[in-house]
Amino acid sequence: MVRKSETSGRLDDAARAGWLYYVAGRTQDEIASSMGISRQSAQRLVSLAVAERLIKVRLDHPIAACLELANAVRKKFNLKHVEVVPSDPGSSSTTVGIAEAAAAEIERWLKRPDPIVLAVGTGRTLKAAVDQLPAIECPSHRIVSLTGNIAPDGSAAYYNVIFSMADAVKARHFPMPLPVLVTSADERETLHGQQLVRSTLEISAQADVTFVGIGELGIDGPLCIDGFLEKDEMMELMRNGAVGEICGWVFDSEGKLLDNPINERVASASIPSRESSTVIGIAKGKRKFKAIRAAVTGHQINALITDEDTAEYLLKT
Amino acid sequence: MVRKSETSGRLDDAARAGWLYYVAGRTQDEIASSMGISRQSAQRLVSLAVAERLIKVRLDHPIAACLELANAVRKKFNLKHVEVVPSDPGSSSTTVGIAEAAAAEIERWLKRPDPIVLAVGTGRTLKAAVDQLPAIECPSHRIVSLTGNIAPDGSAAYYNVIFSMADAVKARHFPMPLPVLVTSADERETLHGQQLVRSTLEISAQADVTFVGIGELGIDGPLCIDGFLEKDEMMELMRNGAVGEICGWVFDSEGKLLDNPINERVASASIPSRESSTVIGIAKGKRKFKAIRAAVTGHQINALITDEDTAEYLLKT
DNA sequence: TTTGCTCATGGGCAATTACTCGCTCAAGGG
DNA sequence: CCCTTGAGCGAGTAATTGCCCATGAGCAAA
Repeated sequence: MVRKSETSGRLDDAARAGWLYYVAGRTQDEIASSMGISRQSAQRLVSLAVAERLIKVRLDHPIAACLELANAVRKKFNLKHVEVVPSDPGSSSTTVGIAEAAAAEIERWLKRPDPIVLAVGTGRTLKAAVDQLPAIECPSHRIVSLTGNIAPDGSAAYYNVIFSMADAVKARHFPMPLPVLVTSADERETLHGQQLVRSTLEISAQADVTFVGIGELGIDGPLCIDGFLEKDEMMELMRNGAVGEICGWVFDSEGKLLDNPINERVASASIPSRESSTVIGIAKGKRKFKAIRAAVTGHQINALITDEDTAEYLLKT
Repeated sequence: MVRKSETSGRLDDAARAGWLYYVAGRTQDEIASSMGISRQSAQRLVSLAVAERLIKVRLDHPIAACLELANAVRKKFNLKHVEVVPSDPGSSSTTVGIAEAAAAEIERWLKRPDPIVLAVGTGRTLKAAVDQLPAIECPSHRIVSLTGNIAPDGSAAYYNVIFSMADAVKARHFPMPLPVLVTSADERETLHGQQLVRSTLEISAQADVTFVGIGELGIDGPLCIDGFLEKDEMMELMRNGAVGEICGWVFDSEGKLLDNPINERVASASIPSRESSTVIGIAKGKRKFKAIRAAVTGHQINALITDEDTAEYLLKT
């Protein structure tokens, strides 16, 4: 029998090395000799385990400062739930930290015994969070995407996170077989009338909990970067007072959805009720400050996962 | 900012440092400068966070459970090495899984550059393991059989694995040109006095590593099935408290070798030292539970390759 | 068969981290 | 008031780790 370097076996080895390193606390030299490989190979396995996200690190301590900030933000904006993670001063990443926290929150919901409907939006931050999810089986839950999965050029939209989610979570998934933006309100009506789309929309309206990213506007914001809007459309939107978007729904600094041609072309489902369900926004970072403030002010979301800097901004202004 | 040395504040700092280090992936230098402390202090905070178990590491791979079990078994019975493979619930085979794992372990030993003596026992599980071996050349190693290769009817004993091993591994092999059981202690003395046998016995005593199967007793255990013992001899043994055997050496539930006529007739070499060498037992399965527990309890072996179910049994009882 | 590509490997080295040591300081008991 | 104690600190040093590179095996296309 040949037992060559099959990929699966390699992942097993990576898991073993990662376990010995992080859980058992052995040095790479010890791991190497106990697995009969060189130290360098052991090091590679350990970093492979990290790269493949087999290793999950979480911090089990309520940092006082973060808790206070979270509480203050929750009260000020009358939110159901706020989570604040430490800021990383040296990093401009919009995902580090809150992705892990969001993954933990998603996991908490998915571990509930009673069946729930979990809705997801789109965006880089949310995708980073979903990528942190461990494998979970929860066949009684349903997971539904609020946004379409077809990019402007017709390809599958990369930041549609429901497929990443399906990789990790064993549950029924309902993607939205639509473009993100359509060409007119009429076309949206037509598409939303299709049976398949209708049923997905109905499920999304029943969501018990929703996770969404919050996008800033601007010519280097996600809507432009990903090619959903042209530069001049974006400028026009901003002239009209738009400061942010959730699932493509554009809102002004008060958090009110704008009554304009772009929002009429958004094919996403409506954001589920903030009265009867939990809608959790996941966002941090200076560029998103205004968008986040608008979203919580206008109750486009009723829960927030963010970082210290953002929380402080929300309290100061 | 006030940063007194209140214990709680210190833990908060530890949490923050640990978060920056493990979650955000900053170096201790960066953490130090961003928290306004020296690098050494940052290091102390990080290790404090670990010591206080603020940092939880989780490995998201099925192998994690096996490694946890292995570690627990290793500690409980003070063994040198334990390997646990996933149980296959649908199979009653006593070889699936552990044969591959054992083969990998044998391979690791054979790939060592310095010359070793590798001893093998007998049994179906061990044979299955050896059949998994790839072709290896290791002319500087020596491989020695602990058990005789002549079956009660005079034929070559089928489960004497050294010949299977010789098919795959290019090394010097030393079979034991003896029956497995002889008719009396005197005959054993005579046979063991022969030059050829003597030298093989001497080599076996120098074994660096030994692989043995663990046999359960009973009228459908290997000793009876293969015709080494009659049914009534077996019943007598079991009345005397015997629960298992390794290379024919019968032991009780404490793992103590029995002082009885059967053990006096065993022509196998003694099991090599568990003080100065590694003796790895390979066994799993419900029928062998008691035999395996006895073997590890009485240190007839100091290493074990088994499966999850068996490991759980060993921990529970 | 040759050629070119990919990938795992181990050596070497620089960066990073862990540990030891001697010192300071504050608290508290005699 | 002094001494002990214990925590914390910084310096220095040893250990560990991350990364680059040359090498060679495996493999597919030419």
